[in-house]
Amino acid sequence: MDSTPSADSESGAPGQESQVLSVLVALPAHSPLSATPLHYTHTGRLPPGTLVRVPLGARAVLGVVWDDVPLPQQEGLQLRPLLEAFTALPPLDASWRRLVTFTAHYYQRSMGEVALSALPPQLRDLDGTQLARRLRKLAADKGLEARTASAPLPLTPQQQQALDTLLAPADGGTAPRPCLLFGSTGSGKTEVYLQAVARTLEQEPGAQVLVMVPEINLTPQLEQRFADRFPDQRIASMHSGLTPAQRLQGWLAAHTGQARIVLGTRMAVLASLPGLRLIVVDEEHDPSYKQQEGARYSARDLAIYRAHHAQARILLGSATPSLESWHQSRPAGDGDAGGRYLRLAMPARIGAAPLPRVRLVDMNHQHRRCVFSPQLLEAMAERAARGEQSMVLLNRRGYAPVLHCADCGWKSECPHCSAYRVFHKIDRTLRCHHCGFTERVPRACPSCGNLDVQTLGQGTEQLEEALAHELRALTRPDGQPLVIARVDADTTRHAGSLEQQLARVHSGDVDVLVGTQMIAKGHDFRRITLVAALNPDTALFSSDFRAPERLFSLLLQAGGRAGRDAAIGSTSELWVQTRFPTHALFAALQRHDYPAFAAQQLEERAAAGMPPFSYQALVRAESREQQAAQDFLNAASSAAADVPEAAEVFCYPAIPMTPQRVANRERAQMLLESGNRAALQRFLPQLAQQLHAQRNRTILRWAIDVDPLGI
DNA sequence: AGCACGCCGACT
DNA sequence: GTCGGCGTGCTC
Repeated sequence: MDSTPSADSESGAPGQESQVLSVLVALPAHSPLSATPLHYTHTGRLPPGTLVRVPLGARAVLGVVWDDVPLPQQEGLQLRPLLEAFTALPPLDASWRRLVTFTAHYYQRSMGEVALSALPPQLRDLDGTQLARRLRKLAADKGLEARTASAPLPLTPQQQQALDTLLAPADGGTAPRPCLLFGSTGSGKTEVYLQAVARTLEQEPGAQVLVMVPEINLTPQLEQRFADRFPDQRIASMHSGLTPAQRLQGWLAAHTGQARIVLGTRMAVLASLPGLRLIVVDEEHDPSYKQQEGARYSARDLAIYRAHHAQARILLGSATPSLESWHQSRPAGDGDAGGRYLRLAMPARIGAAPLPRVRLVDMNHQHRRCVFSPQLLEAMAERAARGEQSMVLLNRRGYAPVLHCADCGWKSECPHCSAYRVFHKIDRTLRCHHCGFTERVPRACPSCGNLDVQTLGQGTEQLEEALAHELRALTRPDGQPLVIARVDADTTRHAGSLEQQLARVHSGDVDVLVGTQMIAKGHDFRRITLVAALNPDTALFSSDFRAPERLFSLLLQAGGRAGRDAAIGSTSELWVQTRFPTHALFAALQRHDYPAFAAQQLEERAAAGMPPFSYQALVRAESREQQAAQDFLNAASSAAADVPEAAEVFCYPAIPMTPQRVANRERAQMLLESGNRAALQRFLPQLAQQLHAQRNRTILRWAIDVDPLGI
C-alpha cells in the first residue's frame, strides 16, 4: 500500500522520472481552484481517465486524471505527489470525459463536481486493494440463472417501421438522428425498446445499451421485462434506491463492459459506458429527468448529446412528448427544413381496449363547496357494485391546505416560510410542506382563543374520509363493505410501502384508490375502469407556462391506467371536474389528440417567444432580506450587461420566488432569455463571473439553472 | 465543499 | 481555567 514513491525520488529508475498530472477533484464552481484541474506529481505515466487518490489540504480525496492542461503560472506553487492510482480499473474513456466537460460548461458547474458526482459514492471510501477485490468478485460472479428468454412479440407494421427506422444504417460517418417514438399508452413502445436492444446487442459483441426511466417506482416492472427477455445478460441498474454497494457493483459492471444493459434513472446518463450503441429514454417528457439540485442537468438532453458524440442511436419515447422534443421532431415542409429528430408515430393501441372515454363535469353547475359531483359519485358507486375499481386524483396531500379562525381571521401560516401549514388530521399536526416545521394542531385559535377553528380546502386525507362517508351504504358484489385506500407521499414514506400498497390495489383488495399524481404514473391497474381528476383547474391559468403541458400529460397518462384490460375496457372512463369545460385543453383531451394540443400550445409559445422558440436560464439567490437578494441579482446583471456576449440575451429584473420565504430565507430569481442558445451559453460565464464579484455576506447562496422547468 | 485556524461565552 | 460556537480562508 505504502509503496507509492514519494515526489522527491526523482533519481528513480529510467522512465520513472516524476511526471506532472492534471487531476479533477470535487471542488464546487465557486471555489477559485475549480477553474482548471489541479496538478500533482507522480513517478510514471498515467493515462487520462485513471482514478487516483490525491492529497487536498488536510484530506485525501478521490480524483480523476484529466487531459493535460498547462501548469498555472503561480509563484511558490509546490506540487504534491498523488497518494495512489487505481490502475486495476480501466481509465474512463475520452467519450465520458467529453460528456463531463460538456455538462460542466453547459450547466455552469465545475468539471470536478460533475465528474466526481458521476462516480459511485462508495468509490471514495475504497483503497486500491479493496477495489481490485471488488473487480475480481465482479468478474467471477456471473449472477445469472439459466432461464429461457421470453419470446419477442410479433410486431405491428407500425412497430416494425419504427424499429427499422431507428436501426437503419447511418450515412457514413454521421451520427444517427435522434428518434422520437410517439405512441399512446398500450401502443407497444416497450416491445420496440426490447427488440431495439436485442438487435443492438447482436450487432457487435461489446455493444452496450442504456435504458432510462423517470423514477425508481417504474424500474421494477421494466427491469423484470428486460430480465425475462435477456436472461443471459447482466443488467446493471442505477438509481438512488440502491445500497452504496449495489451502486458500486452496477457502475463497475457497466464500466468494465460486463453489463451490456444499463437500466436507470437520470443519474445513469453519466455512467461510464465504453461500448454505448443505443440509448432509450422512456417517458421522455417526464420532469424528473431534470436534476433539481447540484448540477441541474437534464438527463434527456445530455442523452441526446452523449448519443451524438458516441455515434449511438437514441430513442425518446412518450405518449405526450415534451413540446421541445415534439417541435424538434416536426417534419419538413412549407419552407421549414424540419427538426433534427425523426418522429416515429404509433397511434394504434394493440390488442387493447379503446382509449377511455373522457367525461367533463361542469362544476359551475354544482354548489360552491362541492368536492364530488353527484354524477361522479354515482359512476364510482356503479363501478364498485360491479367489482371494478376507481382511482381519484388530487394534487394536494394532507387533510386541508389551510386552517383558519372565522372570528379573528388567523390562518395557519408557517413562522419560517411565506406559506400556510397543512392540516394533517391523521396525527393532528400542522405541517409546513416547504421547511418541514411541524406542530400539534392548536385546540383553539392561537390568536384569539376562539374554539371554532375551521379547515379551508381539501387534501387527499379528507377525500378518503369523504368518500368513505359518501359510499358507506355500498357493498361489493360479495357483500363486503367497500375498501378505500389512499396513496401519497405521506403513506409511502417508508421504503417498499408504495409497492405494498400498490400490490393491494392489484390484488383487488381496494375498491377506490385516492392519491396524488404519484399513482398516475407507470402502474398498470387492470381492474381500474374509472379515473377521476377532481380539480385540475389551477394548471389551466398557472403562471408557469408549462403547467398545461404537464396537466395534459398527467390526465392522458392517468386515463391510460384505466381499462388496460380489453375485456372490461370498453366501459372505462376518465372523469374531469372543471369550471372551464370548454377549455381547448379538454377538447383535445376528449379526442386523445396530443398533436392538436401540442400545435395549439406551440402556437402560443411561438407568439410569446417562449421555449422551444427561445432558451432560458434562471438565476436564484437567497438572503435574509428579499431586497438584498434582488439587488444582488440586478447588480450582477447590470454589471454583465456591457460585455459583448450580452448582445442577444435579455435579462428580466429580479422578482421574488414563490414561495418567497422558505426556512427564513428570502428567495429571488432572475430570468434570462435568448432566441439563440449559443448566445445564452456565451453569456452565462460572464454573468457567473459577475455573480462571484458582486457576492456579499448577505447572500446565503446563488445558483444558475439552465433550461429551467418551473419558473 | 471540507477542514483548519481563530477569537469570544457557559461549563467539566 | 477549558470546550465549542461558527466566521474567514485555503486547498495543486
